[in-house]
Amino acid sequence: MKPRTDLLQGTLEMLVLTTLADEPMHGWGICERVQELSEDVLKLNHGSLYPALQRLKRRGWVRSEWRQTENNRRARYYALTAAGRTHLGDEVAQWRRSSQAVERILDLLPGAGE
Amino acid sequence: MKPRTDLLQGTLEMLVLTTLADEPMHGWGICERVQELSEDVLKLNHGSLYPALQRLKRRGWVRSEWRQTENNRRARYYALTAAGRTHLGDEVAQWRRSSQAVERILDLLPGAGE
DNA sequence: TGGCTTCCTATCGACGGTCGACATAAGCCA
DNA sequence: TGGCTTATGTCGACCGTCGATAGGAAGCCA
Repeated sequence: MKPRTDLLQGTLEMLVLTTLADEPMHGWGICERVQELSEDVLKLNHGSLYPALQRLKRRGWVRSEWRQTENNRRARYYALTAAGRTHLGDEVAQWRRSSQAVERILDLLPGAGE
Repeated sequence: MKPRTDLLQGTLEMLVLTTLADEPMHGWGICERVQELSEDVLKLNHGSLYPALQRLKRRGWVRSEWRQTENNRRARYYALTAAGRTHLGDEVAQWRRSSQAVERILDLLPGAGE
């Protein structure tokens, strides 16, 4: 397996795909969900989210359709495709490997372990 | 505490500072060390490392001096400053918070937990 | 009716970190 | 002499993220 050289980028896309794994959501909802689930540690900017959504769609990992919100507003609902689900699995596995590697290095810090 | 919006970037700098926490090293050695400690999961490119080292130096987190290698070659040895050590502590704390938040979200994935 | 707030999508320019390729030099060894 | 390893560094291109900005539609209230 080749080492990843880009370190921990692309987390945003993984997070978006993850929140869509349960059920289709619209962009606004994705933002709220991530912030809420992370207990305000993480935050998605709209200016980052929508371009990301377009990338994911272009790559076929996500599909979208206009629907009506519970609040009777029109919104684009995004849903994970089969390919997207597979890709998400790969992303998560890679992220876990990388973050564990970082953790291993951090644990060597004086005053970290024991 | 404000949520971090830049997600998991800047890991490279944290990793560099971490490897310098033990003892001063030269750039080449830092690359090798990170790759080795991470068991080839992580890899630092020279083209990313040296600019990063210059940033760290400019910010006063690292100090450098020319020295002789074990192999009798000249190399720039980088050492963590006191400010750098403090900053590293902050970075690590923030990284742990963020990665744990990501992990919490990932754990909600169907087939992840239980 | 008018105006305000909330919900929701979207784009833009700027910024900055990373990448891969390239240049350079010095020591080692055959 | 030539080639390999160690070592530092630069460069242009790319791309994701950011913060600001725009705008539309529904709901609320006076």
